[in-house]
Amino acid sequence: MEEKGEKVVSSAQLANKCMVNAAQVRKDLAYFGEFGIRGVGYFVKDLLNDIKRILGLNKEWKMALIGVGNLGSALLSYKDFLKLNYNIVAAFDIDPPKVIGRISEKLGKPVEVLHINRIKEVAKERKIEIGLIATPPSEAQRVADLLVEAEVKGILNFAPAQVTVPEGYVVKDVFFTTILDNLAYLLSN
Amino acid sequence: MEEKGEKVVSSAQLANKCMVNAAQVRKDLAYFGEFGIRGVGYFVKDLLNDIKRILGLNKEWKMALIGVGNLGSALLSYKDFLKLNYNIVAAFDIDPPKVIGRISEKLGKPVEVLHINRIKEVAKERKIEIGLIATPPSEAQRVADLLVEAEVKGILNFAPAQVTVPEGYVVKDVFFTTILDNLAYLLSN
DNA sequence: GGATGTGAAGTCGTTCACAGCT
DNA sequence: AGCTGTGAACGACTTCACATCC
Repeated sequence: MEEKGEKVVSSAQLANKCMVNAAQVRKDLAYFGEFGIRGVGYFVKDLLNDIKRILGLNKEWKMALIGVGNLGSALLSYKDFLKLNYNIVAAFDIDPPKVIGRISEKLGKPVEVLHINRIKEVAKERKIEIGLIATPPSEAQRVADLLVEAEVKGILNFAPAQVTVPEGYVVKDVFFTTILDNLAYLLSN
Repeated sequence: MEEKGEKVVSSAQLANKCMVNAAQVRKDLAYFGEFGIRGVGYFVKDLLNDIKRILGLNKEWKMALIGVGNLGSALLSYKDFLKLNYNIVAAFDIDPPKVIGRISEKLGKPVEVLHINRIKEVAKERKIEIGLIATPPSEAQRVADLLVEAEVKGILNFAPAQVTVPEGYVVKDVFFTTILDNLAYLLSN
């Protein structure tokens, strides 16, 4: 909406776009503060900034990728990260020489692929706060342990495996096969 | 648990593994029928079969991949699909010759990459029921329209774009940047 | 004895409806 | 005049607690 030059938006419009109830939009926003103007609506630009601040997107998040296979390569070349203030500043694999050729040919911005035993050292050095696990499932917990040891507080886990971390750390799973199962269920009815 | 040779499992054990309440497990399962034995629990093997049947996983789901870039290649080589009764039986791109070399070198089972204008024809021929959209976001809706035209009822959308389909069709999004935002929010507090 | 299946109770989230502002 | 912010009503989901059955 900002790109389209729209200045103001109402909760009803937002609700429409998000396929939810208008009161829901207002309640959710009001939870974090008063962002709207009664009788008018929300200023698009201000709201965008406020939401970004609420979500913690008003800073650059430095991320480490662990596992540079097919999925890892896809993540490395995912340009949209940059628009969203996320940045992969280090990549690790158990066999860096093997993968480095494979990705360097594809990428504009080359990210060196380091051996996983350097995670702790490099994570501290580059102030990495989020780790992306893109290894085979069998290695996911081991990698998570390394990230915890390196005090990387947030983990986005793409490996189809349960990963547990201590209090104070957060794991979010991206299990697209679960979503596929959901789709299959819906199609079966 | 089946692989470990465990014969019986209680709702309490399942709840523990899933980090939910035991009554929740029982209610959810009971919604679909009576699968347990009072005083005993659930037979692992039977429960697994029942759940698979409920989810619609007791058949092979034939899928089409549209967009063979980095992410598409990753999906093509995602071997775990096979274990889960999902199978990519066709891949499409706007420029097949360009991508075919890139993926054939990596894959055991080669899947030919066809031009997108053949979706309808091939989808019918191969009885494809699920489409995987792995194109740039700008093309997502266009591809969805093609899939609808080909009567592919289910869509798993990996492109960060809103996709709408008519009644009777289902779209499920895999927006991992949304999950990343969630992670960033949790880390900001 | 012990775990399931399930009404009843409790909790949480959503929606309504309108007072309060601009 | 119109839209937000919000208490109150509503509805849905979760948990409790126990009757039921193996």
